[in-house]
Amino acid sequence: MARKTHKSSEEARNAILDAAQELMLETGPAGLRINAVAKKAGMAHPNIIHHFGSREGLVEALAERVGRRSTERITQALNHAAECQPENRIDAMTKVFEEAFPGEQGRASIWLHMSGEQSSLKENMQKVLEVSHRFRETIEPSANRENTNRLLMLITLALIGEAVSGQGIKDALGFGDQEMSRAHFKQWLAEILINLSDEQLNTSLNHDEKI
Amino acid sequence: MARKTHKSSEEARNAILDAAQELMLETGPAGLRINAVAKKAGMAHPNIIHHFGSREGLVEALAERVGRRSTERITQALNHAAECQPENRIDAMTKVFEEAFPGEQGRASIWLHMSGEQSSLKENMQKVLEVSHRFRETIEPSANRENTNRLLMLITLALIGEAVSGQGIKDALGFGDQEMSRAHFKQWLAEILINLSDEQLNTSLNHDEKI
DNA sequence: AGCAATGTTTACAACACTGTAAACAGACAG
DNA sequence: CTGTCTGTTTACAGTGTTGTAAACATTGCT
Repeated sequence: MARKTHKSSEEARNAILDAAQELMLETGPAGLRINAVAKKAGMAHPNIIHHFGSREGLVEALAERVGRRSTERITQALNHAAECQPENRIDAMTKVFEEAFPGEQGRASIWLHMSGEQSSLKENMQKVLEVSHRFRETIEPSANRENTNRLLMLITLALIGEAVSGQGIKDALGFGDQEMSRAHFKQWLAEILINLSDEQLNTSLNHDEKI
Repeated sequence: MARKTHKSSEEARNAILDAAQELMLETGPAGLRINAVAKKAGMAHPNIIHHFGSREGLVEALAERVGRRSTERITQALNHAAECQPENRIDAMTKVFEEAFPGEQGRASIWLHMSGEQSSLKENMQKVLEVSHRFRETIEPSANRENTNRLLMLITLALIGEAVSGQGIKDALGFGDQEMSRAHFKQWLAEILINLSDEQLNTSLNHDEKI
């Protein structure tokens, strides 16, 4: 009964963001209701406005947190992959994909994107690009940076797509729940990409554009 | 002056769906306001409810139309690709990608997905899967069906990602507007995928799962 | 022309949502 | 203990949005 009733500002903000993130998985940013967030966080809704200024402020703060956390996890996993023995690369790469969008959390970041909350996206992507290229260089020292860029784009887009509607597409394509789970798909993708040589990635575009 | 003021039921429905689709590119299904749709379509908002029963009914009808139209265009392009000469395959495949999500329209279907409007998704995907495999067989008669399934999943996810935030990721990765446009990305993807042999797609998973 | 069917509008009701204002209540310093 | 700072709540205002009801308007049929 002697519970602490007044949290610190940071504790309160985090509790609110946790509730908001969970709710956003169902509704998307546009459907996020300050009222529902307050209810889930166990407080009155004006308290949220007190902490974030407005509903808009809440969504922006959530976008920032999701982006920052994802970037941290991805870079960490990529750095680890770069130090792996060749025979462990596929597993390490699979781990990277799992860290990129752990479970349902991916949907949150995607939805934030689609709503135009891009805040520090560029900054985060550049960090990931840097460690990605470092990883590729450990596999193939002569790796083309332009190809790294394109590969990262492809992977990112696929992971976004997977986060957006992985289950829906999976069902639609007739995959069972066991076979070809989210994890399986990521492993399959890792295996193919690791085995793709830089040579194969050099398409006609690499030459055309240089003109 | 002697303009027809009362459209047929079908004309009215189409006009409303056109307006709704355009607005949804900006707001997403959750943000779609029946009022705004009515204004864009040049009518009073209760007329929309008259034709679709409710706001929900409008969104469902839009999902159905978008899905059906996309499937039609994709299967047509794939069938055309299957009859192509080998040297034209990359162009044909690029065309398929363009048909999959023409311009901004892709965003609409994605958003509909994320909102749970899956209506006839499975049915549509199975059609696409069928013609996709037929296309792969023209390239490599021994093509593995399981790989077709996975490839279609990868491509679909990437295209979804591209539709969701192609521009955002592109900007974040530092691609200019000329270089690596949406079209370029699709061509690059087509080129790589066409050159991927079925052999390369057989990963360890193909054997593990059979046990 | 007159009638029926239905597309269309105006006015309104009901509700949900965001944000404000003021009071309340712990936490911490002096 | 007392006062101040700030987290928190209650009550409320204002607006926007969905949906209803009834009247109106146009088209096509006989």
